[in-house]
This record gives sequence, structure tokens and C-alpha cells, in this order.
Amino acid sequence: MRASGGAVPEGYDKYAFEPFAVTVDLAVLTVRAGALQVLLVERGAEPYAGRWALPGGFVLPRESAEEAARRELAEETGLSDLTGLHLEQLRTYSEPDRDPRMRVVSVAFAALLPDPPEPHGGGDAARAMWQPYDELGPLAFDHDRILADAHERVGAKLEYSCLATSFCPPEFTLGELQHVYETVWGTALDRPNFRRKVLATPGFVEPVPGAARLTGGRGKPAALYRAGGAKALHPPLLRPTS
Amino acid sequence: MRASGGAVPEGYDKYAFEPFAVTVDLAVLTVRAGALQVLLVERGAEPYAGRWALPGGFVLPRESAEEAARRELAEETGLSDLTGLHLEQLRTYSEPDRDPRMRVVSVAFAALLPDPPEPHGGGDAARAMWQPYDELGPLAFDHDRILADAHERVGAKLEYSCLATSFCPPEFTLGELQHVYETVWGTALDRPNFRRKVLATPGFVEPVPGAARLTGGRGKPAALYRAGGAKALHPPLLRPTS
DNA sequence: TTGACCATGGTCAGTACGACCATAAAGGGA
DNA sequence: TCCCTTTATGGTCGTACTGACCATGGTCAA
Repeated sequence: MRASGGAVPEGYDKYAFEPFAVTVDLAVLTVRAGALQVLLVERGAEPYAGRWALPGGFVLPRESAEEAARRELAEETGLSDLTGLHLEQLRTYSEPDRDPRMRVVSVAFAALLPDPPEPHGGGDAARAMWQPYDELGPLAFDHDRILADAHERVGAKLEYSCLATSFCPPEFTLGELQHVYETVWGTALDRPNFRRKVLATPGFVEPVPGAARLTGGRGKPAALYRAGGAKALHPPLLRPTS
Repeated sequence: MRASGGAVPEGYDKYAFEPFAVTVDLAVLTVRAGALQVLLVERGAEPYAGRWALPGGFVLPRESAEEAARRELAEETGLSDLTGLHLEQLRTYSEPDRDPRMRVVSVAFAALLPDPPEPHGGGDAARAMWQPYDELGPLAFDHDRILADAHERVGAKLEYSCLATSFCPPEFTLGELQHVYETVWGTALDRPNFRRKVLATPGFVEPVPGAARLTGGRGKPAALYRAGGAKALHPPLLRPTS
């Protein structure tokens, strides 16, 4: 039988309208307090009551998975302006027993937020909060795997795309940008070499005219940059091979 | 509400069991007769009757999307030995109106076959056949976009993975391997340079002991190689930037 | 025998990258 | 006030990699 068309052949009718629930799961990442952090919600009901889980929810009949993800993220974080936010579809998890109650097919997304607010914790979630990626206990369902896939995908995309600027506020220093790479990859980078690579890539970043950051920071004030127009990095900025 | 858990909140019950059909769509690619070819089926019923479409079908209640894709591919091609076949999950297409009859959420996969057989064309498909990627008319549903995404993904993965060997028979020459790259990317590559890169990458290919291809081919017989143990290419084999 | 054709080996200059060193500009503490 | 630490920025230098070539070797067909 064909995926999205054709008459339903003999023997398939009883399956075609099997109640598959379709949901979205969100791996919302940010770089805060020098660490990679994840937005998690505490489950209030069985199964996995009291465990932490990725935020998410059902896809409504008249919206796409992307729209559902954006709606759930807005409800969870309380952010109203999610335009321009990077939402990356990871993959779809469809193992029959991933939810013990019923058949749930979940489309997973990764979202990157700069300088995020404290989450509301509303809805049916007992609590919602940011937690450091490296200090997580086991999550509910298969969310450990989803989160690991999100981390791997984001780490890989940093190499050949301008994604890192999505972790930064609209104006940022090269030190902050480097910090994003170091935090996601878990490695230290040479500052002058990083600088040379970034500035040599056309369209990655562009300087803010006549501005320099002064307050607060120790050391020499750094120049401010904005995200450039480029989407891909040529050549890529590869992770250390070690 | 949570994606895969928690009680269904007020107002959501009527949506949770909305009959979302979940299907798989397959972009099956091969390199044949010097061109990139795609496995397509002709639709026999409305909508899009008579148009070509990607093979695929419903996910059954007790199987994952990956298992459904493998099953559909076996049914379509008649191949019994699909172990070791590379099946790459592309993404999920969930726009509400992508199928005019009902709400269908489709998980798309890309599959790579070396030297494939003629397809059966059985099932409910009127016909099934290989067609050159560059000479396709508009496909049914959103399959044009799925196929374009598959092409882009495969092209990108050739750069930093050993995926190209999946297009080749178990033993192949470096000329055949280069032909895969040239066909998928649509560019010509310098033969000595390609050779140098591939042989310098540990684990990409390994020579078949004491064998050389003689028959049939014009010119000097080429050495035979097998796929090596590596999965990723370090450093990557980048497309020409032009 | 000759030439077309393909596989294979090698050269060479430009470039990119990693590992450094050096300088500039700010704040903090003695 | 004078260091000293901290961070940003600029530069060097040798190695490795890449792209553009040229050259040779082996096989088949005309």
C-alpha cells in the first residue's frame, strides 16, 4: 500500500485508523552559568511519576508538528516572541512500547535559546526548570536517548552551520561565541585560532558599528558582533579530533 | 501537557485519539547507468491517479517506523536480504493538508541500494520502476520535497561519512566509488586527488587481497576494495565550493 | 602497431590549521 | 601608585591538506 495515497488494500482497514497518538518532544538547550542546560518538567502522574521529562505535547488536528512544537515551547517558557527561534527537527521515535499506556509516535525537536527566562511550570507539569546537562539522572520514557541525539545533532551542526549564534543574544562578543562551542563540545579551543577562523568565514558574524563592551567584564573590553547572513560554514569549523 | 506521558488534561481528550494515520515514505536511491535513479510507483487511485509517487505504507500497530520502512522496501523490490542495508530517517512531514483525504503524518526514509533488481510492481501500485532523478515530472503529494530533502541529505552525508560504499557492491573499484560521488553531487572530481583522499582515510576502504578486475572494462584493470570499518570520515571529503 | 581509455603514481604551489608568542586594555589588590 | 591578573587582539611559523597539474603503465579495439 502506498504511504499517503491509494485505496486501502484488503486486510489493512483495521490498521489504518488505529489510534496512533502523535506528539512532539522538545529538547530545549541553552548555555547558562558556563554550562549546557536543558529545560525539563517534572511528571505528576504515572507512569514515571516524579521523574523529569522533556516538555512536549499532542499535535492538534489542524497544526503541523513544527507548529505544535512552537506552541508547546511558548506555553512552557512563557516567551511570546519565538519568531526567528531555531527549531530543528531531530527525528521521530516510534518504537511500539515507548509509552506503556498506548501507541505514541513522537516527533522530536531541538530548540536553542539565548539567555532564557525561568520557566513557568504551568500546565499539568508539577515543576519546570533548567538543569545542567551533565548532572541529569535518568529521564522518563526514552527521553534520555532523545536528549543524547539532540546533543549530538547540535554538536555536529555547530561544525558546518552558523547555529552557534542562536545560543547568543543579538549582539555578542567572540568570547561568548567561543564559549558556546566549548560548552556544547566539552572541549577547550585556542582563542586566537578560533577568532581567525570565525572572522575568515564570510557572513558568519559582522561587527556592530562603533561599539565595544565595557561594563562588568574583567580584562580588555571586547568588540560586539551580530549574526551575519550566512547559513552554512565553508570551510567547516571541525571539532578537535582527539 | 506532556508529550508522552501524564494524564490527558481537560479539553484535550477529544484530540488525543484523533485518528492520525502514520505512514512511511521511502526515497530509494541507486546509481545505475551513470545516473542517480529513484524507485517510484504509479498511483492507481485518486487523488493523483496516474502520477508517480514514492513507495511507502502504513505503520502497523506493533512495528516501529524503521521496521515498516524495511518491510515496505522488501515488498516493493522483492529483495529478501535487506540486512546491512542503510536506512536513513530523513524527517517527518506533518502538514495538515498534505493528504487531501485525511490527516496523515509520514516518516520519510532514504535508502541506498547497489545494483538493484527490477521492482515487482505488485501490491496496489499500478507500476513500479526506476527513473532518473533528473528527468522527473511532478510527483504526488509532497513527494517532490521529500525526494529533494533525501537528495540533499545523502549529498551532505557523503562528505563526512562512509555512506558512499552503500551504493557500491561488496567489492568495488575506486573508479566506481568516485562515480557515486560524482553522480550524487553532479560534479566532476579529479581522479588522482580523489584516490589520494580515500586511501589516506583510515578505515574508509581496504584492498581485497590479491585481486584485480580484468574482464569487460576498458583500460588498465583496477584494484578491488571493500568497505572498511570506519563510519565517519576524518577529515571530511568536501564538495567543490563553486 | 597504434591510439583511446582508464588506473595509478608523482610534483608543486597555495592555503588552512594547530601551537605558539606578543601586545593592548581594563580592573583589583597591596 | 604600581604590579598582577584577566581578557581581547594581533602576529609568526612549520606542518598538513588541497587542487591543479604532468607522467607512466596496462588493456582493448580498430
